[in-house]
Amino acid sequence: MAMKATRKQNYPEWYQNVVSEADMAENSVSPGCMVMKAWGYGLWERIQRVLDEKIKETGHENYYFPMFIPLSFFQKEADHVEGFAKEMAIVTHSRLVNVDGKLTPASPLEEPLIVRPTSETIIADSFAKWVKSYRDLPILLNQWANVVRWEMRPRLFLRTREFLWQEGHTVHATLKEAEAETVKMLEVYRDFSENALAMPVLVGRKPEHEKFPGAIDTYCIEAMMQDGKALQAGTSHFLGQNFAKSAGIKFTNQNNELEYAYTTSWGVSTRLIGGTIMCHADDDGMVVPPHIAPYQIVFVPLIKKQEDSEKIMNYINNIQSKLKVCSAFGEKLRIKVDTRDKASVDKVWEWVRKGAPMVCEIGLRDIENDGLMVKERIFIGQPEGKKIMKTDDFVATAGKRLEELQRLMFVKAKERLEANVRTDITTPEEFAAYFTNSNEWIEDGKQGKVAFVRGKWCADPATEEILKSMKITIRCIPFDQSDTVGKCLLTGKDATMDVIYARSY
RNA sequence: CGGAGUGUAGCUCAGCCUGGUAGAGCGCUACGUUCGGGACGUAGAAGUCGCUGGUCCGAAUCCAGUCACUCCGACCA
Repeated sequence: MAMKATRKQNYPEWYQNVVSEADMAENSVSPGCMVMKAWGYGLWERIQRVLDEKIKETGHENYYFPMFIPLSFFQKEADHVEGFAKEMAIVTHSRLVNVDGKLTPASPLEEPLIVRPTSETIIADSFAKWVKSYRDLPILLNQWANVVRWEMRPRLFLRTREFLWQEGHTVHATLKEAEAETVKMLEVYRDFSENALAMPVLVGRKPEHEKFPGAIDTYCIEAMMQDGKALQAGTSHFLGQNFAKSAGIKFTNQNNELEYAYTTSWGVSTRLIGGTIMCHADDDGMVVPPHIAPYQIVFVPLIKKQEDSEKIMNYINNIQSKLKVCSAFGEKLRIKVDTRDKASVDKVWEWVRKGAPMVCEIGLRDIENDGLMVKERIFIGQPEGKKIMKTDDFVATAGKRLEELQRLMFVKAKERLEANVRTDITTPEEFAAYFTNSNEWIEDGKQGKVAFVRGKWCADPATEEILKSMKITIRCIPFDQSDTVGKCLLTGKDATMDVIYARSY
């Protein structure tokens, strides 16, 4: 076990160990912010690349809007400002002057600027300028950006004051079309999460009190972490005419009538990296899904005597050039040869902790046999964790094998999710008893304590207090409703709506 | 912003109660033996004891203030 704390011993400590041992990120001197290092930012670059393609395939184009938003913009939408007011970073001055040796803000701004916590307001303002006729619609745009929310309790990747994300914003002529867009992008997220990150999710709609501030409806994908807590991995909002009305996005329709447009917004953030860690990493460190691994195959030369160095490096270079024509997930393989002047064993274990999908060790013995030794990350710690292969066999199968490893990761996570959504809890008493002691580690696989409860909810606003006191949240109202009648798990009243109850991050 | 705790070498910490030359392990550097499941030996480099002030012949240690961080609450992509 490479981690100081195992998942069972102390899950939050384990998480921090994984992030630091895999050298993905660290806390910055700037409070609440993180420094993303090569391996962590590399994951984000892969996420960007794969997701950006999907966003473009669905007809969206990338724009860029300012990071500073005039304060007054937030006053236009009442729910929106209320939702974000408590976590705004505000720019009030434009220069510093030296007062008795102390740098002091000077030149107050006429109107304070908000560092964007999200861009609905400023983008809506542009939409209002751009939209005149139904012929201008729809506008489908996306932006990759950083945003700032003044969080009080930051955690690397999961909740930092500044984070990176993409935010899509669209305007439509009809309610129906905007709703369809919202659902379509949720599906893009589901597909991305499950296929690129190998992270299975539940899809559904947020209850009233969990909606995005200013939205009519918020849809979400929810993932289950290995400790059984839920992580909101992505959201897609149907904003109705709320922002259109506050920003004046009006257009002339085909009947020459002026009407307000309908908008949507949707986003995923660097939190996905935190989710990927808590979904796949183990007690030896990170496990990166091959599809988004910055390097899928890492070669570590085992050089015992300096005079063997050239021979071994030539051998590796030869394998590398053979792999150049190979692909996985429709892309060329990403390969790293670790030539650093360090002990080979240390390098191997460093890549294990980073979670590189395959590590190949190459020594003189391999050259004699025209082969190599492959360690597959997901099997580290198990007998099948390493195997000796002929070079040609490896080259012929590497791409397919990476795709297979990705599939195995998804299947394992999917089984864990499915095995840990309980549906047999039907009364408030059982429900309360269950969650009183359920903050425990979930056994890998099937046996352990479950973490999500699928059951009825009466939607009475008074239930919010009950949820709060139990530290439970309603993660979503799943799309696949059973349409049966049962007892609300909070009040015992008759209810038909199925919801997912869980602890959450 | 409430409650608790911690600041000493790159990291993890001991020393503080009872004031008197700055310590350990890991890591790092060099050399040697090792090397395919995470080595070992020898030698070495490395610290304004968070910061400011006070008490004292003398402060990492006592006192006051201050800053930062961590954990628990409220908030959250």
